[in-house]
Amino acid sequence: MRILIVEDDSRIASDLSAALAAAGYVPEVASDGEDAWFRGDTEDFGAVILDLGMPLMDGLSILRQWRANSRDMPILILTARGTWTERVEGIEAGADDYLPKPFEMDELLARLRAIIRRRGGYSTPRLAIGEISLDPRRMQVTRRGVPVQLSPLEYRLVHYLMLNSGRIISQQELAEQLQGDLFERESNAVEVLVARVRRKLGTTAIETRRGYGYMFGQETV
Amino acid sequence: MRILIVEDDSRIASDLSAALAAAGYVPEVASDGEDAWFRGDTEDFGAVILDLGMPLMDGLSILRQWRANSRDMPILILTARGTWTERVEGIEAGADDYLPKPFEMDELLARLRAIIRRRGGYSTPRLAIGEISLDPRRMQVTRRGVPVQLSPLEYRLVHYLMLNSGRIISQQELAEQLQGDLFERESNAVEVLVARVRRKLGTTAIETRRGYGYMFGQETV
DNA sequence: TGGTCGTTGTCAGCATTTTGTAATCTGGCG
DNA sequence: CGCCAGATTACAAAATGCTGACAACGACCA
Repeated sequence: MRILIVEDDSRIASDLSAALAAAGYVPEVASDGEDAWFRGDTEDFGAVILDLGMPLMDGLSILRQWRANSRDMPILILTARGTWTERVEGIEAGADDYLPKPFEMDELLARLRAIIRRRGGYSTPRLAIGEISLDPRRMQVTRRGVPVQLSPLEYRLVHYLMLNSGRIISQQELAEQLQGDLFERESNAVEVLVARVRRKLGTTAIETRRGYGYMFGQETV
Repeated sequence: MRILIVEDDSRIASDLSAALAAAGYVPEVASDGEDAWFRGDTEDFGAVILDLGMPLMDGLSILRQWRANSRDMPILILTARGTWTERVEGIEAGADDYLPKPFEMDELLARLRAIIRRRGGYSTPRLAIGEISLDPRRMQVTRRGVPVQLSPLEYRLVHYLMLNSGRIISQQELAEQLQGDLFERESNAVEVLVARVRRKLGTTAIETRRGYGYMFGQETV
């Protein structure tokens, strides 16, 4: 899962980045407010860690603008000035949790997990498209009612495609969502992954749009 | 199951903590209102024991804010000033039950069990899934009617998995729930624990979802 | 005090599954 | 034809989970 780290102190940023990577996330750093705002507004992240004390553009303003644009990813704010009022202000601006600096990395990870879980974990509904359905609670995919055994990565692929069914998803986008920008265009990992899923869900489940990407469901016929 | 104790009197807090631990819960203490509010707001607890007479932030306010944020864990309030009006106020603010100080530890435990059970929605205190059943009152697990001897930690594992049967529980989540503090992926303590329980309850009782976690019961059909 | 027992975490080795890479195929199209 | 995006296959590397052995620790009891 991609996490956007908005932090101007490069040492803290790299520490955070390392810890998140070790915890299995895919961290990306934005070191100034403008960059942060743009990326949070246009890209998809599983969560954002936002330092309030930033040059160029205040963290709180960024937060408010995101929320105004109905960007609803979970957000954990950091600040050196651990005052009660600022904390409340942050929460009111739409943050999900707050952590005063300095902080323990373990605590940060725990809180991050908590807000992600709270956001996504429980209320997610069942997805059903065509003969495939997906139960996020059990992380179980079934085809015509028959359970299909998927590996973690395969599951994430199907989940993402189903969440975005009817839209064309480029290989680039898939790769980013699944792994971060770990592998470039010279690898065919995505193609292999898609092939594996097709073998399990049937070749028609995922449609190829040559030169553009993949699409789930919506058989054009 | 994690229980948040919000209590500024350290002696009471530690007594409570000990009693809850002995009863098989995982107690955590917050000694001031601010801390309490945040943890209750951001972390998951099975229940909260909330003292109304707190410095910095009034217990009732904390309670109202939690409820306003749709935090719906069961809450048992304590107060030294056992007045009728305050009790009503507490219930109206969203508490589940009320206990005047001083109190008997046994009564507290009974009421705590009651509100947890009421919240969990199962009318029978007994949990039964497949050939395994669990009696929380006696902390006794049986398999096909035969009592099984479990260590405290093993019991807590089974309890938590049964309360959440049909949902996938990650190793992370298990570790947090069972220990209160988190230990990293460099330890395989959870795996060892699961193996030990399986030896006692049968290998099929706990299903492994590779890469995701564990799930109780709910054979893949 | 010392011994025994049960509990729980750690470690190392093993088996299995998952995933990336490379090599080779396929089918449409200019 | 020859090219190209994508499909398929096979293989190797990495991740993940299981197991048995062992050690640390505390409770309990002579």
